[in-house]
Amino acid sequence: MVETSDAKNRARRSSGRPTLADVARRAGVGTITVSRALRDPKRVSVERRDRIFTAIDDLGYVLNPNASALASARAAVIGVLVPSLTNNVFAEVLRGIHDGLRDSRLQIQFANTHYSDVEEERLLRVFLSQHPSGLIVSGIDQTPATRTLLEKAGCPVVQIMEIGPDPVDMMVGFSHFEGGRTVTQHLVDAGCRRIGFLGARMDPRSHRRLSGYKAVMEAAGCFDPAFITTTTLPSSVSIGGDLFRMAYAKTPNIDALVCNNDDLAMGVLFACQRASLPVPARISLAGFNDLEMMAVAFPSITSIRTPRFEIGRQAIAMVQAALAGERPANAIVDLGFELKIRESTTRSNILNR
Amino acid sequence: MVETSDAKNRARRSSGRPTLADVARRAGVGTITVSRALRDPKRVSVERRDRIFTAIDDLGYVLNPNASALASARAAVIGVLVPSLTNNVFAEVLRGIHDGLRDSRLQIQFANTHYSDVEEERLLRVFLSQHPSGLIVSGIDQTPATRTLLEKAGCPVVQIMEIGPDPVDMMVGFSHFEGGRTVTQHLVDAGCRRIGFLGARMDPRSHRRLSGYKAVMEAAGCFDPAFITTTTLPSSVSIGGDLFRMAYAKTPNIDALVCNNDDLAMGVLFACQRASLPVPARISLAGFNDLEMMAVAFPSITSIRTPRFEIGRQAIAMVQAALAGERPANAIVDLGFELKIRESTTRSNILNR
DNA sequence: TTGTAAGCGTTATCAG
DNA sequence: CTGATAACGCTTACAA
Repeated sequence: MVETSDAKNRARRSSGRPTLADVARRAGVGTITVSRALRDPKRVSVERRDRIFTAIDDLGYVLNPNASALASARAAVIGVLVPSLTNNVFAEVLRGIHDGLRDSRLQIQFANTHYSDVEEERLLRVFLSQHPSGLIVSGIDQTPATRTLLEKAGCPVVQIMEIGPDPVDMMVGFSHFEGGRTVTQHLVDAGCRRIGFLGARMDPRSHRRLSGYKAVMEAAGCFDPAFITTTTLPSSVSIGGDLFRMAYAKTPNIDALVCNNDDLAMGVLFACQRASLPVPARISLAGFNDLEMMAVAFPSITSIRTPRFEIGRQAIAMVQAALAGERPANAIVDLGFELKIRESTTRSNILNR
Repeated sequence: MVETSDAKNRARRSSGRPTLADVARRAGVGTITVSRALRDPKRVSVERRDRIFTAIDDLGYVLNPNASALASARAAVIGVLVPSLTNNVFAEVLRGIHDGLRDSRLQIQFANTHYSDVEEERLLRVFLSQHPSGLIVSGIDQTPATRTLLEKAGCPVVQIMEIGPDPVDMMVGFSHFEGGRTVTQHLVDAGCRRIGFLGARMDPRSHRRLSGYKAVMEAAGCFDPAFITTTTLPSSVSIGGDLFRMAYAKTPNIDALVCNNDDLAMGVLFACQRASLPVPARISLAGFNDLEMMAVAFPSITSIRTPRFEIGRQAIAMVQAALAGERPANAIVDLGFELKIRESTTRSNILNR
């Protein structure tokens, strides 16, 4: 290799990759002009812009995001905090976020809080140290310390999954209380009275669904705490079966079951099949989230379709809008949900036996 | 606000957060000593170390990762490229990666290639521009261009999910060909002869499982291309049902079905139930991956348990070891798989009717 | 619209 | 073991 012409006595630490200065030199302009051409081409004359982009291509120049982040005190990164990765629901939210980020120079960096407030706060601090361009966090039950960190983050913040009265900045989700209400009311309307509730994990959102269930049951005059069976264990299909067996042992006369989510419902269905308890003839069954599987199960399972993918899309769109200086008309976006009525809660079908 | 004592005529751009220099001043040492105390405490005398950490606590100092990345030409980030997020399998790999990263200052940054080579290359370039500390990519079928980028990445690289003869750097996974062979052989051993294969997505790993299936069928003298039904559509439970109906229409005399993955198998089970075709009495059924659900389905479904979580753990462990200068004894780690035999392939059980 | 100079906060270098 | 100094590659502030 020929020695660099401006090599000094001091060793240089260059990585060897072309820099903005190299591009500027080749294009015969100042470095700042190149920087501007990259960030906001409109601010540079067409003539120079062409020369610059030619030089960039010739050199194979790629912007160094670390240097950029240091100089501007702003990393091109959106931090995302989710409580779980195994949970299909969050996988879809992430998919929505990524999808909304196509052809954006923003990167997403996410972390798993494992449903722990302490972890959430710790991870948030890690994120904040990088000066992210935006933050997406799950739920509305942050600790006061976490909330303060979010308020002082100095970047757009979106709380996702549910909505509440007091956003840190922006919010997108739906009402889990109403979701719980809606599915339970459907069962009541279908003539069920001894409706059990099965719940796992029991995070704040699960509790709000349970509240919705209680509200309906009380209004219908058929509430009984014995109908409720929950565990703090993580949700899974097999836990669904376990919860069913506990509930059935406790209250064998139940005529319907509302499950905190679809995994549990699936487990209940299998357990019922194994115990020769026909669904819905003997027991009606409903889930929550409407995983793809629910529509094709046998019998197909009634569920509340929640807009996971859309929540992700919308959240990232809100961040980008805020970054572009546009304040949303509404800082709280309720994406709602949809009750999907299927065979598992329809007694008048051919499945009865 | 009181003006900073050393404020010059030029505006300063400080973010206001304490810096290494602030810590150094307070501890009465040089900045580089603080930097060293943070990165490798053993290189600093105990006395100063204490003074430094006290100062850090007093000031609430947090290292600026952007400045660090610029100065060292190394970001504390591991880039992870996966082909899908909806796929449960990759969600578990990510969980394994995160789990292996607890109490490490490394962050993970991941991206979704959507099973596209072009996207993979593009995303890899984005990652590389940040000088990541490590890279984890899925599969072994990178394009030549992508492979070259990986070879010149200048950081540890781990290819995950499967193993092959020619790693870029390191590899951890298992043989999908052997997986396909094993499950098919099990069916042959169980007396099945007209064994169908159902596949969705058909990425390279799916093809290798199919090859394993073919090998066994040919060896058993019962191979027939009509037994194979595949689609390039993404895998899902409902696609499983569709594929089953196609296969059953084409070859109604099949006595068993090997599914490319568990989603499909689940869909087949539901479709069989709906069509009153008892599993396994009329049709034996096997999946691939052994999702949690398979063990509690009714009937429970035979599957190949693949070490997803462990792959993630091992991959990140290999990156960390390499970063610590330890070269692994073996650059290729075969984590194997396990055949889980269940009711869906056991004809002599009480489910027969 | 463009450029100059100064910084962003950390780490590599090399001398002590 | 410690520290002064010069990078790292980009962007902000300000002036032209």
